[in-house]
Amino acid sequence: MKTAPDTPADLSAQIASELRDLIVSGALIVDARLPSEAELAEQFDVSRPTIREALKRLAAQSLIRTERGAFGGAFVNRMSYGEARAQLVTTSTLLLTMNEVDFDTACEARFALERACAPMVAARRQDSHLGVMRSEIARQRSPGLSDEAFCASDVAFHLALTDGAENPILSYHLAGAIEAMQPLMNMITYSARSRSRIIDCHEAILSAAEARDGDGIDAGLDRLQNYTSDLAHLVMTERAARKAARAASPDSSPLNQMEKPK
Amino acid sequence: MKTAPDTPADLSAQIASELRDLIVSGALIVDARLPSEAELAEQFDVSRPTIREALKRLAAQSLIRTERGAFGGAFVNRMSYGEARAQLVTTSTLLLTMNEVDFDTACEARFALERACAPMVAARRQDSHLGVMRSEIARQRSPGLSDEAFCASDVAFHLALTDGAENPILSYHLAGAIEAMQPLMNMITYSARSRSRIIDCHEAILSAAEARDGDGIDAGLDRLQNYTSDLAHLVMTERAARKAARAASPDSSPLNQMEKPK
DNA sequence: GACTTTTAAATGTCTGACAAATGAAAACTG
DNA sequence: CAGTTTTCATTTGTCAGACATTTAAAAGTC
Repeated sequence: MKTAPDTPADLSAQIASELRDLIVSGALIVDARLPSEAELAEQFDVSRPTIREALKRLAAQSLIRTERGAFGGAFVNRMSYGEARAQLVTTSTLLLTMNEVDFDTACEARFALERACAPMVAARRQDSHLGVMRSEIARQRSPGLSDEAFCASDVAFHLALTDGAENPILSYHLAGAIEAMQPLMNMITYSARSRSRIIDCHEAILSAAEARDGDGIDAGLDRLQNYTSDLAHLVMTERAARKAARAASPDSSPLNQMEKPK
Repeated sequence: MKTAPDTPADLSAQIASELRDLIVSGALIVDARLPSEAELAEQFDVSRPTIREALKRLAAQSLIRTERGAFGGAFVNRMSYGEARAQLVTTSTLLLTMNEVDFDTACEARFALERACAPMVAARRQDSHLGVMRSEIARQRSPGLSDEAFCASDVAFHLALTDGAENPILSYHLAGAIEAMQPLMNMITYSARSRSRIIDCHEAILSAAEARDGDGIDAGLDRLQNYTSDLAHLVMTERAARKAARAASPDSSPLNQMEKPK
């Protein structure tokens, strides 16, 4: 199933791809030094700028790092959790915002993944996790909180919950699912009443986590998913109504809709 | 906690970061055309090669695409599922292989996420999904199958299962979790007996999916996780024993040299 | 009007050069 | 000789300019 590109890719893309394969396959191990740009240019029979573009592509994916100076060069980079997470969040966010993914689909996926943490959270959560969740709930109660700040705190709460599973790989994947939803969540206006209901869910989840009650966490997340979904529907019908009301105005706003593609 | 870089980043990295923010924030919408390289060079007051390196960084993350010719240029790229998936798999794979993540942690995360699909698969799976799963099980029964091919078929089986949830966002996340495990799974040697047991699990999962039995899928995945974990432990202890037995032999592995193309 | 040619704009690539950083070796000093 | 300073080679970062290639619109031709 090899790619037979109709239009042969750029040289820098081809070279980046070859080097990427060497790294992913393990032929080049962590901290291994790649040949200098001049040597690579000679080996691949291209000019140095072309090699540099290839290396920048790899650097953008955190596959290599470069050091200047005498014994510097390009080195295979150890993929850190932080870098991996940043990549994942960027990619997931754009996947959601650019593809008219309907809110329910994204929401369902996110909460399904989050519920997967429940049993482990119940078994392993530490006081530190509960502490973060508690303080985020307190923040969410602040009267003057903007919708964006409320959402950010919501994300922090859920990340703390998933961290409670004490599985960094799971936390990594969940960060992608949860943080990527933030732009979509930010489109919702949270009234005092809706905030209160969300906080109720958070408290139920926190209590269940304290009691090491996996099913309770699950139930709390389920309630939260349903309510979030309802809220989003409300916002969308409201928005659609407003739009229909002034259908004459040439509203060419490029805002991404959250509508179902099917 | 804003960027206070101890070592100021490269110009191309800074510029790439600025443009990336514009895209992620939505200031540049899908298919929007960026200024030409010459214009960008003038705007940022840098040379064209520097701008090009910045653009290549963005291209490597599938944030932009470039088209040649008059009225060509760099355009904001719609993040497709395929591109997002490829990015995710690369990142996740390297995260696992470069960080000495222990097998149980990765395995636990992967199966936890996969179990999250079970209820949705039970509710929505189509005959096409069952068909793929069935044919992959058949392939896994082939006598001459290499360990790598067996693993690949295993991955295909599980991807078909998760696709059964009929939620593309969920499939995207699961692809990252499942495919990233393949290098780790490839380190295991699958005896005829162990293959048989794995296939048993697959059949149990398939039957449960046919019967729309979510708990059955869950149970099958749980069994599979336990058995996979046991297998991995066996391989590890075996390998450790072999290594200890011939601790004196100076196995000088031939270093991976970069081969010259062309 | 349909087809062909021209042309302008843009990316892809190359050459050559210089600046800046960096660590190692050489030179120097006490 | 020990310790410090200087020099220096290597490598990445950046720039300027040029040419090749691609592409679609514009102009020209029948």
